[in-house]
Amino acid sequence: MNPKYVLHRTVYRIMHELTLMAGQPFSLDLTLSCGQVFRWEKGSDGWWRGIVDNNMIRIRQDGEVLRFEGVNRQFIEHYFSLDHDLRAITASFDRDPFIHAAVEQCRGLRLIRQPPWECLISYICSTNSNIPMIKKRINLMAQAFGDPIETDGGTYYGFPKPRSLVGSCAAVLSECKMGYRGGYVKKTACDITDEREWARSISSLPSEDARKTLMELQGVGPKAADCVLLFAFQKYESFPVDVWIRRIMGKHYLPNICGSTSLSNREYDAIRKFAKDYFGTYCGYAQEYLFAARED
DNA sequence: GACCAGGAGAGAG
DNA sequence: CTCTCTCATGGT
Repeated sequence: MNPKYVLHRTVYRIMHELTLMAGQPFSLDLTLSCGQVFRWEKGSDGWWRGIVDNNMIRIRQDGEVLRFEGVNRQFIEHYFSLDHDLRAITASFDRDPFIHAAVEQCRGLRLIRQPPWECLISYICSTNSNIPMIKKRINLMAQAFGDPIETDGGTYYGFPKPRSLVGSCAAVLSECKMGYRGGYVKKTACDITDEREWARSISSLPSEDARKTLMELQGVGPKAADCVLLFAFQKYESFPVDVWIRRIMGKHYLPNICGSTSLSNREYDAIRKFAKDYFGTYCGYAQEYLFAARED
């Protein structure tokens, strides 16, 4: 065998180690399994494997120590929001027994800083679906349109760039089990040819303006826009309302507002307004604790 | 088959 | 502006 070929194919990966700061809780399991990201899986060996943009990352937690490869230390600290004072954040909305129980149950859950383009398309793919289906869809789309990433553990696929999705035909997208969302993805890819410039323009806007601008994209309604603002643009006052959050809010906070029919825009706004007033500027964090602690 | 899932667009009123 | 109907897909 040609040694040069082997060298080219074998990606040199450095194992990094990071010790968490005392008093700043972090749970890798809760953070990756709570449903905010869709491209991570935990192996039976205790290692999480995930693809973020065009990076294949392996990471595990042993107590206060994180071991990882595929990206550097700064990436991990930023991606998992290890710079957040989590105790101060949860304390800011820990104001009744119900949310307190969710905070206790999900101690160490942190919001991830997702790449904006990837987050946007992921949540366009998420509408009216359950989490396993969303994961399947996104992985099929990455296999069909993403850049291959060669590792010693096999071939993975990066998240598709806008250009790759623009050239896609409807038949291929339908093979990705996209359903009616395929057209939304393609249209959005056509509108956002430069993902970095698009992200810059959104992040330069005040939250409500950014929200309205996001909702001009095909397939992006109030829920998807709020998820993108919260997960990709660090707008922690966003409060995405899905069927689960609506149920929880109806049962524990707004019994006279939350109905049982389909969620109207008016009710959506009433819920998120209450949440912002009640939980405060970090209500998006509160939302994630409520969602993670939900009982199916 | 009905019903549901991290909903949103189109059309009617 | 607000309500209702419809939209693929897979799992229960």
